[in-house]
Amino acid sequence: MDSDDVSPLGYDAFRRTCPSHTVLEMLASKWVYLTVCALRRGRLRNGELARKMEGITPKMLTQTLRVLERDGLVRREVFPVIPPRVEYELTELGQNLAGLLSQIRSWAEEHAPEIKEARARASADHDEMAVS
Amino acid sequence: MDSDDVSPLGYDAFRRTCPSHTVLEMLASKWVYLTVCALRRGRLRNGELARKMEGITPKMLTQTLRVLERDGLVRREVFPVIPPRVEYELTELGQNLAGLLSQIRSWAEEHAPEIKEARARASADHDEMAVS
DNA sequence: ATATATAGGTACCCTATGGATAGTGATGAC
DNA sequence: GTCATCACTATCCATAGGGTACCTATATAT
Repeated sequence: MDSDDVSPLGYDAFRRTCPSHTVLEMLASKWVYLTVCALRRGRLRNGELARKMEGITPKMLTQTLRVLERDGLVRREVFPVIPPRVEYELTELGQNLAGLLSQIRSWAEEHAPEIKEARARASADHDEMAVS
Repeated sequence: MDSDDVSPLGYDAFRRTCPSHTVLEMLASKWVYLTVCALRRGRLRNGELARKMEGITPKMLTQTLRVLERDGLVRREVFPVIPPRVEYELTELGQNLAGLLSQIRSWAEEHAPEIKEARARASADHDEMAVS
């Protein structure tokens, strides 16, 4: 009952040259997921985002935020004070996406145990092969 | 009304060592998106998948399918005939995920024009900077 | 006066991944 | 005989992800 075929407007993410394909490429990043989820509740500063996303390096954080800003999902506001203060917030488009990405995140958290087991089984099978 | 904080089971995708974080990493791939979406309507053969996903190389297709199989999202069935015949289908877990990923795909297709415009604006601004 | 901390980055490098190309084995079609 | 099908596998290369160090400017601490 939905979008297994081509969308009504002729956009088709399966086609390499379709704009929607490049959108999918942009979304296919764990830092994009997490950044959008992190900003879902409201505006945050660079440092707050960095602390929230364990393991992200300043470079990757900046890079991710620049991409999200470029694509109109995030708004960046600079306060000309010292020390510098920069805040990020989702645009309406970003809010819209955040709902979906949060669902993915919830799904990942809910099904993590199952997938962990599946991986364990897979590597057990692999070891068995090595023995036989 | 949902998962902005830690999930009830203590899983938190923002933590690098959390299993759900690695699940998110696995999902963060355009080929994973597209493969799961492609299999949504039913089982397909390797060649059918390759033809459906424009631009995927045999290596990436195999790699993606192996990951999905390892994580219990896809079932692989080999028919010992010549020429070889291999079919892939979503498991229940995979079906479950496919609903969400299809929504992302629809979102990408619906909002592609907006994002295209945002990108155009961004590069126009960039050019302006270069001139001034 | 000097050193440190904060804040939000940039510059540089290095490895891992994505992606392109070519090859494999067994068969049937032309 | 040679070409195509089918589902891969192997090899190579370019790019992207990721780590570390450094930058500006000020307030605070010593």
